Formats: sequence, structure tokens, C-alpha cells
Amino acid sequence: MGEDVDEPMGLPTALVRTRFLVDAAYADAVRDYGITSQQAQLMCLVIAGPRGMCDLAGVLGLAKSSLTGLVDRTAKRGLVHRVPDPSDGRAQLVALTEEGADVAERMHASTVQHVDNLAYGLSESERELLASLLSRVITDNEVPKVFGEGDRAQASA
Amino acid sequence: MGEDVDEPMGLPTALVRTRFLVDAAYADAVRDYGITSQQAQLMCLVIAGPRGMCDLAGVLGLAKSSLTGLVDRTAKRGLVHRVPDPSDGRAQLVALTEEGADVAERMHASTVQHVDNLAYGLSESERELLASLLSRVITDNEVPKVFGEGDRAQASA
DNA sequence: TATTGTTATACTCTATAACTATA
DNA sequence: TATAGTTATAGAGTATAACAATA
Repeated sequence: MGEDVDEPMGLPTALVRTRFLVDAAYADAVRDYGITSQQAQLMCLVIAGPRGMCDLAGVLGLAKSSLTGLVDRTAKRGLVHRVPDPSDGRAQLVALTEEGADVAERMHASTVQHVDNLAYGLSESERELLASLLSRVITDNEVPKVFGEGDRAQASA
Repeated sequence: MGEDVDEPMGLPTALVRTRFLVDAAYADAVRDYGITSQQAQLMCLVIAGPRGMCDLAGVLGLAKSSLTGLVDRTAKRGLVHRVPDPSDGRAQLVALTEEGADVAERMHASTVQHVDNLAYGLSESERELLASLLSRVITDNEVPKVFGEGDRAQASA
């Protein structure tokens, strides 16, 4: 029963609760642009350049048909479009539209700010420490670059 | 363009990618039990005892009707059930069934293990450090106890 | 024959609006 | 009147299976 005494939190619990927190901040940041977090994540993955459907489905861990729908809905909003792959007649590449590139950039900035705010209670050195520990975990687990920094969005085709 | 040189990752990027990672591990752990992560999260929130619909909707950030559906589906799987609130004739409390308590316990253990594995590359002291930094962030942002430790699941009626 | 992608279908998750029943 | 919850409806996300077109 109510052992509500806030005993020290184990790492798994801390990670799961952090997920809950970041999830909410991410959804908040992105909702301002009228898109869902799934659509935002899709856009993040094509910021650096067009990518094929199979590739994207693999990275996102989705069934092919799920990605078809996601791309359809994002395309209906004018943010991405399909480009035939010149090197394979069967394949389609997903690329940002000009509007999509613009939205992606602003949305990215907004997300960084929202998520950054979560760590308001940490000192600068603690933030760096936290970032470096998480980076290790991310690298160890080969997380795809579902969210980046530095890249500039580029409209294509 | 391709600045693929893995420059040091900022905290926001690290947090967003960690979310992606934990999300997948959580969904994996939970899928073995034939339930969705939303249903698992609901169950986590009533492990410590029955709670009202409004309360749960607030904590989860869902509309009331969304929670109605979520509880319906979880109840259809036999994992939770509704109990009238003795202190308010309008209110319903959501409680784990006996089977739900059993599943919650095993699922929790499995999730801890899956998520814990993500940090396989960190030493014991690094894990503690990471846990304590994340705990600070969680406490600062008043994350509800969407996932816990220590509590024992208790079926109720 | 294997791969890329779409379509058809079904289920889950979510929200808004309208409603019922208690307080 | 305000609150707790449900129902109706609609859209987004996802998966499986069957299919088309190209490799």
C-alpha cells in the first residue's frame, strides 16, 4: 500500500517516467503546427534528404502499409510529397515540400525549446553530464536519427 | 547536408532520442502480454489501488471519453473492471481484476528488464548518476507515477 | 522469385459535442 | 448549476493479407 515516501528511483523507472514527460512536451511543441508527433517524426527523418518508403518503415518500426497511410496524411497537409526513385522503378522517395521544410525547421526549434525547459532545474554542468550519459545509451543502442540538430531542412525535387 | 560526424549531442536531442528508445522497449515488453502500452499505462496507475475516471483522465492527459474507451477495451480483456464509488453516486473507480493484478506484476518486471537492458553500456555508478539526474527532472516537472516500483499489485473488488 | 509499394479491412487511440445521472 | 461519466461520431495510427508493378 501507500509507500508514498519517494524512495530513490531506479534507472528503469526513471527512464519510463522521463519518456512520459518528453512525450508530452514533444506532442505539445508539435501540436502548435497542427500536426501529430508521428507526422513530425516522419518529417525529421527526411530533413536531411529524401528517403525510400521501406527505409522509413524500417527506421520507424512500422508496417509498410502503416507508412503508406502516414505519408498520405502528411502529404495531404502539403508537408511532404513522393518522388519516384530514379534508381529503382518500384520505389518512391519521401521528400519535404517547401512548406514542409519551413514547418520542420520551426517545429524543430520549438521542440528543442519545450524539451529543454524540462531540465530547468539542472545546472549547466549537470545538463552536460546528463546529455553525455544519454548519448552513450543512444549510441550503444543504435537509435536512428529520429531527431537531429545542425542539419538544415532542404526542400527537394 | 551530411554533417554525419556525430558531433556531441545537445540535451534536447538526447532526450527526444531516448524517448524513442524507451518507447520501443516499453512497447516490446508489453506486447508479450497482448496489450497496448496505453492499456499497460492505465494498469500501472491502478496498481496501488482503484482510482476514479476523472482522476485517471487528468493524469494521463486524456479527454474523459477517451478514457471511457480505453477502460472499456482493457476491461474487455478482463484486466480491469469498474467499481462504483461509495462516496459519490456518479463516480466509477477503475480497479485491477485478479488476472489484471497478475499480468501487471509480470509485465512490470518484464518492462524493468527490457528498459534496464538499454543501459547495458553504463557502469553501476554511471547508472546511479543517470537515475539521479533523471529523478531530479521528473520531480521538478511533477510527473505522475505512471510507472512505479515497490508497490505490490492488489486485486480489488 | 523477391522486393516495393498500395489497397482493403479491422482494431486501437483520441477528440468534440451532446447527453444522462447524480451533487 | 456543476460534475462524473457515457454515447455518437470522426479522424489518426497501426497491422495483416491480398494485390500490382518492377527487379
